[in-house]
Amino acid sequence: MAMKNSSSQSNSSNRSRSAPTHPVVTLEMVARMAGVSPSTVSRILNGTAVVSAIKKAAVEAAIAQLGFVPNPVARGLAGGRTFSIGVITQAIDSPFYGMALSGIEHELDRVGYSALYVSGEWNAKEEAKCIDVLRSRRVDGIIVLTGRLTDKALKDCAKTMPLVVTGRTLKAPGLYSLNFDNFEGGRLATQHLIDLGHRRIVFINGVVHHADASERLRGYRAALESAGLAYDPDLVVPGDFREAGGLNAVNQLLDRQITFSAIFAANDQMAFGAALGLYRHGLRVPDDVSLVGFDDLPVSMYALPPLTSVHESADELGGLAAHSMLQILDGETPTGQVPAPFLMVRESSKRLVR
Amino acid sequence: MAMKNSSSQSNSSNRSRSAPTHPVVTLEMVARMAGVSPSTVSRILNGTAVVSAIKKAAVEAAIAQLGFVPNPVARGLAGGRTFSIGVITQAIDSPFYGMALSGIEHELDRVGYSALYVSGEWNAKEEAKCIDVLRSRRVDGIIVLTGRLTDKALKDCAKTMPLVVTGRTLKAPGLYSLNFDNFEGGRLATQHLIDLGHRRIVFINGVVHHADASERLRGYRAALESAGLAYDPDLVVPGDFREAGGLNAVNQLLDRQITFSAIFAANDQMAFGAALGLYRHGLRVPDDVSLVGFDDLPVSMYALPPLTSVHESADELGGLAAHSMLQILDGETPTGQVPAPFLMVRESSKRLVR
DNA sequence: CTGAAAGCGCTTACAG
DNA sequence: CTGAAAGCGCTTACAG
Repeated sequence: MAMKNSSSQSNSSNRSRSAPTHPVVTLEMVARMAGVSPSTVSRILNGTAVVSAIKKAAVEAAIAQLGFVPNPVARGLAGGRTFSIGVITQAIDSPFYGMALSGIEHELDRVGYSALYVSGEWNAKEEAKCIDVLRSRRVDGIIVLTGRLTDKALKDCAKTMPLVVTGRTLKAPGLYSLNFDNFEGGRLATQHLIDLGHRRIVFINGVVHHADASERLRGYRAALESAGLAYDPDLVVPGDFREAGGLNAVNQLLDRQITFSAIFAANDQMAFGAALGLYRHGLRVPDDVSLVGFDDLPVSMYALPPLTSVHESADELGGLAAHSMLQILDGETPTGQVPAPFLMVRESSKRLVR
Repeated sequence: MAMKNSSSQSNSSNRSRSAPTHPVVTLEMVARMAGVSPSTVSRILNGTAVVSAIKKAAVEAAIAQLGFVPNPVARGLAGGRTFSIGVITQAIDSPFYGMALSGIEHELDRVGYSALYVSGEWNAKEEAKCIDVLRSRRVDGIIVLTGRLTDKALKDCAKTMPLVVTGRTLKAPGLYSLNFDNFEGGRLATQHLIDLGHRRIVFINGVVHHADASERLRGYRAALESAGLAYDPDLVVPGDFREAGGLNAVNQLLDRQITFSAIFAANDQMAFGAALGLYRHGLRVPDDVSLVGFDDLPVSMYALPPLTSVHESADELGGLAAHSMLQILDGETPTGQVPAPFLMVRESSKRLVR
């Protein structure tokens, strides 16, 4: 009778790769089998109109029997919707963004959407290119994970397609922003160190002009201020959100003979680098120097010693971003909020003894 | 004169999200401007036929002036090529696979291809679903990063679309495999520990039936054997390629009072977990226990102490996989080979003193 | 509630 | 070397 797909290996000499000879079921075949018009099948598929129960049942039976899967490419051309969402990340291999992507993927997967990830490589110019690429791919919307595009660029983009952006607070038509409270996180981390008796607290900065980084720095300064501690520019060193940046920062500090008893790194990766720098100089965490990170990566609880860090749930953030996008696409107004930051205290921070 | 795209913010009341009102340039407009037929523009775009220099110049001028970008969705429908490659990864947020994805992205980006990443979640069933999703998305080919699909399933899939698979050696039409020498890597790591005088060497396994893991185990056994050391099943403990697995493994070992002086973990993430387990029990790396990992993740040089590990360049592997796919799509036969493994000796392994 | 028809933006035999 | 025409597989006004 009916041949099964994969076992119907004909011995025809199809060497050509340009014409995939896979048995493909089209909507038209479904229509014919169900005895209705293609329009009706399409409407049932999209829930676009009320269809009589009899026809609906017939169509659904045909779909099941034929194993029909609508072709998203054709849907994209005809209907203008590709059921795909573009995601602009800074680097696909970053542990933090990797988790966010994972959260997005899971959320999108449930409703048959696909994600298109492109990496902005930490600079606005690349990010702008990403938008062009995604636009040309006709994605239905774009999720921008932080990044350094200007608010204006984002707003302009939102005029032509739905946007969800994380890492900043922005109001504009067609745009929903999801902001993690980086300021509060920075404040919490610093306050924790102050509470432990530290006075000379280093801040290792993130990528310059990256909103996340500057907000964390603001939090650091606010905590110092409210404790009546003077802000010392010598204690704030540049970083890059990567391990190497943390290592460099510590080397620099030690070279310049700056004294300090604690370090707050703007992310965990830099904290790891800083830890190595201290280790190389024979300084122990937390006995000689307390160390606090930001992000609370899954791996941070396996650091030696386990790292105290501001918890930020990247996969939850990603899921929320994806969910918000889906809501916008459904004509709803997203209302989701990012959970508040909290400090995960582990063993890398300790009361200052002198 | 000509208005610039982004500044032409008309004040029309376009609230509807279903009809993106972005000024879109079509091939037909290019054709009209250049005074040729759409067919000719298409041919120039695809290098599909020889076209007179004059027309070519005219078309190229029109493309530049209009800022035309071909619509991949339409190309996909009409030509059967979507200029996108599916990538099946185990988990998009895994550090190792993240690097591979990054390598793929960079390679594909250079030629205007996009990648569609889907996560197999470490099981064959999910991976099979991934193939379905990618097929329905009409990708031009699929890159399978390791995974647990059977050779047969892979070969069947290759009958309908080009496949590049890593993590195994397989020959079939339409399929190219890129295998990292996991056996040799496992052998190198174990031999290193043997050379340092270790006799009781633990092996922390990866995901069961995962080819990478079993090959590394084979290497471990081969090294023992060639050194005349007996294989002790007590020393081989299950793992999962994640930090938690390494931690569990060490806890288990210590609970069962198994004696050992060295650990070879089937990947770096498990080595981190193992390190924490040892730390919790007051055992020091490398003074009490030597530790060797596998993958040599970028972060491993920042572990405390920096981790000795078998170097495997995931981004290079990804780039190679993408390049091979592109070659297949161009009708060429890929010949790229994965670089041989080597051991990156750092500070977590040390001569056994007794 | 449902069809026939046009069209989305390209590519590709088919004819010159 | 180049055009006119058909078609890829859907969706969506437009008419009943």
